[in-house]
Amino acid sequence: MNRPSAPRKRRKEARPSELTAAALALFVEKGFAATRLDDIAARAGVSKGTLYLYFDSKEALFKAAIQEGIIPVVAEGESIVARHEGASIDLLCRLLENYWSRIGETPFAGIPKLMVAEAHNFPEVAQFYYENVIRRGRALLGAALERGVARNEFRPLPVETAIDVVIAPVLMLLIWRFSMARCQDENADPRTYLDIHTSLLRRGLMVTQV
Amino acid sequence: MNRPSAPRKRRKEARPSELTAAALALFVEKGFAATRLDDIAARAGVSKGTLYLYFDSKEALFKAAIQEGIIPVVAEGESIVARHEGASIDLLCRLLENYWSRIGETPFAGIPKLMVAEAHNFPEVAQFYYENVIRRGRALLGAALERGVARNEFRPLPVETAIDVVIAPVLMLLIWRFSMARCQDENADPRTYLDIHTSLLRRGLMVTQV
Amino acid sequence: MNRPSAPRKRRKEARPSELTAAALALFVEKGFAATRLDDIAARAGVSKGTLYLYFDSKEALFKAAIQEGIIPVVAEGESIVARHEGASIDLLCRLLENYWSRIGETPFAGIPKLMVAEAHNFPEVAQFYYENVIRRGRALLGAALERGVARNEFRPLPVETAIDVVIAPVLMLLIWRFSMARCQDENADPRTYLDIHTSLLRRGLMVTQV
Amino acid sequence: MNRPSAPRKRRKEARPSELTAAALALFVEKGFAATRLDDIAARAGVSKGTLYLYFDSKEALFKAAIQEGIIPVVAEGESIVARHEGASIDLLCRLLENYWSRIGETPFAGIPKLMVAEAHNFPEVAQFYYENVIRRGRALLGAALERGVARNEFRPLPVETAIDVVIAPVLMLLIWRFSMARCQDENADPRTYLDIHTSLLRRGLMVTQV
DNA sequence: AATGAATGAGGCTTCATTCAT
DNA sequence: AATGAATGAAGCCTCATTCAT
Repeated sequence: MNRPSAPRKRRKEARPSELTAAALALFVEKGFAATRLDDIAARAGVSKGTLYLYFDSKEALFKAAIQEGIIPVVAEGESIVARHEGASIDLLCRLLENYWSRIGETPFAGIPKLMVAEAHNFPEVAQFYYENVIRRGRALLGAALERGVARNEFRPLPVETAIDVVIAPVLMLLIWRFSMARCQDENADPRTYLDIHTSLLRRGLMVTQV
Repeated sequence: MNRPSAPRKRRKEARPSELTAAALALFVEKGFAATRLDDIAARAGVSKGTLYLYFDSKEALFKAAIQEGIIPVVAEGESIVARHEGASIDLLCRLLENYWSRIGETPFAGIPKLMVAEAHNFPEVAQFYYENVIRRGRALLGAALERGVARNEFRPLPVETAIDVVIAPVLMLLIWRFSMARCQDENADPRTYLDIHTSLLRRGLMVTQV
Repeated sequence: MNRPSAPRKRRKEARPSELTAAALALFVEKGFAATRLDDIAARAGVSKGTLYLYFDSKEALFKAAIQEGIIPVVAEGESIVARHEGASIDLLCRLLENYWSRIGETPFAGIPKLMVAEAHNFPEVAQFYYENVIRRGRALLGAALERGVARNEFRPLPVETAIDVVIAPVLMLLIWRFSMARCQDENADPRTYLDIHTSLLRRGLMVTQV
Repeated sequence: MNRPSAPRKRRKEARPSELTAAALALFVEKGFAATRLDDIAARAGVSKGTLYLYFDSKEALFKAAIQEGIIPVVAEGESIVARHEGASIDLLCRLLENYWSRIGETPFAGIPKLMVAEAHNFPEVAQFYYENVIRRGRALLGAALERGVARNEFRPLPVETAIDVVIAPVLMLLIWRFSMARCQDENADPRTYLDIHTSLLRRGLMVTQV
């Protein structure tokens, strides 16, 4: 009795995230306004009406697609910070590396570009994203920077602003991938890119080793 | 009243850039698809039909708005590189500074965000922008980096990728301003931001001064 | 209520010709440009958007409305010619009579007026109509005329031009009905009109019976 | 003083008919709704605004274009009928011939096609045209037919309907020229066409000459 | 008298949303 | 639960008309 109905049930429960996955991919590609529900439905392999069985509106689908992507990267980062022992620069690099591997290499990699493009049209979603992802993510980096300064590993600097400078190349790498990358013949290898960034940080942040 | 035909004529010539300015502001804010021509017309203080006296379609207006913003910043940069004497790190910083003051502080500051958001929907425009702005801008930074490496001021590094890392924080600063900035209570002061970035570069790039 | 999916499906299949019928009537009445899709939709009892479920554009609807009317009248005529025995003048009259009863008395009666009015704006449709209806129709009449001449029933005449003269009154009758007829208090009875035409032909074409 | 201003004056007086001529040509070609005032102005070599110096509206221009073409062909025909002596069939042929040479070979040749196409959209114009051209033209042909019947030249026939049959090929010849003619490789020579028509009439109408 | 820039009502078309099946 | 036909509001675009010059 339980077995026969299992696959159907699994299917049913999986539906919403199949739908948000299709939606997210298309929103990232074309933007919210230029994405048609027909296309989302087609990509998800369902009919247009089916979308309304799971989401009240196109906007609800958008919100769900964003929120789906807010997986526990931040929580993971918080645990990394808590458990870290050793050089602060390594902590910083591990955080960036974690962000990259947990977001940049998943289907959610397009969310930053999407948020950047649509923040103005969806201020509440932007606010939600800011509160739940950005602010907490910034706090992680801030903690690492402050730890380094406190331990005299890093030279003193305005932490809030430094956070922006530290995270910018990683965000830009993601955004680029979903926008201008097609125009470029050869795009930087992400790992090389991150290596250069962290090596610059390593030398740039740290107090001169005499 | 005294000069009969002057005002009408002056208007006629000034119109196109009044219109592209209004269009650019709204495209940056809402994206291409979500911007209504009514709104552009209203912002420019004309009627909807007037737009069609100067541009064939919404898409043509989009293209014009982008191209209008390709002012001779790059040419200026090229002359900076040609004339520069002294430390390569100073050249690099001057280029970034020039970009910021000539784009970041003008009405065209929104173009990078717009291009990022719409690149996929307007591949030809993206390609045009890439060829005429990005490629040449990257060449400038590349020249500065190579100069530094050649003169043994900078440690050796993969130049192409380093360019990305160098420019990313500046682009991100612009993009942020037109997207998530409203969600943040306090946004970094651009000058402080750039100072931190350049000071990181200064230490990060340069060979250790023994 | 009993047959679940039948009515919807039957509707779906019947729709296109319901729509072209409404469109044809209005195109004939007002011309292509002066006919609004709202009016067509209203006449067909559907909403404006429904038209686009079946036709890509107003122009596609126009083409479909014309082509819908190209029913196998010509084929029928061809079989009449093939099977005919007896006087050629009777064959000619049967062809005209057949055209009248199979086009002139159906909803497609307005097509000749419509084609005449719009030929210049839709050259491809005109060409299609010419190839598929006019050319073949003219061939029928031409065959009848040549048969009569060959059998010495008709006096010799330039057949191609004679075709025009023979068909003109029938076409004009149709065209008139959809244009100036309303201005006239009394319009000729079609049957009387055709009788006079054929009796003129009978005497006009045939060799003098001594 | 008089000479210098003469050309300008002549120009000024000629304007309205230059405009209606341009308008008529385009209305005939594309129909009323599909003709743009821009095109008419361009064809007449004036600016769009100028049209409004002479005509209140597009519709007024349409009416003027039609009425301009109602030159005294009918009056001429009336005088032909009044003065005619000799065979009635010759009178009939002279009337058709006169219509052809006075309308069919002038810029007004397109009016019948235009009226046919637009009668429904401009009932008053159609009525005006009917009263002033068609009714009087039919009266001419009717007089010729009745004269022939009265003088026992023609066999008895329902005159009103016969008029239609007699004029139809001539009208159709005109209409065809402005519509489907382009689809045909070779179009009938008008003179041959009229000859066939009149020769058919000659035999078809007349009482058998024993 | 003539121009042509500007207007805005109105049409074609798209697409989010609904609902009968 | 799923479909997809139908809807109609809203946007782009055209073009007859106006008016300052």
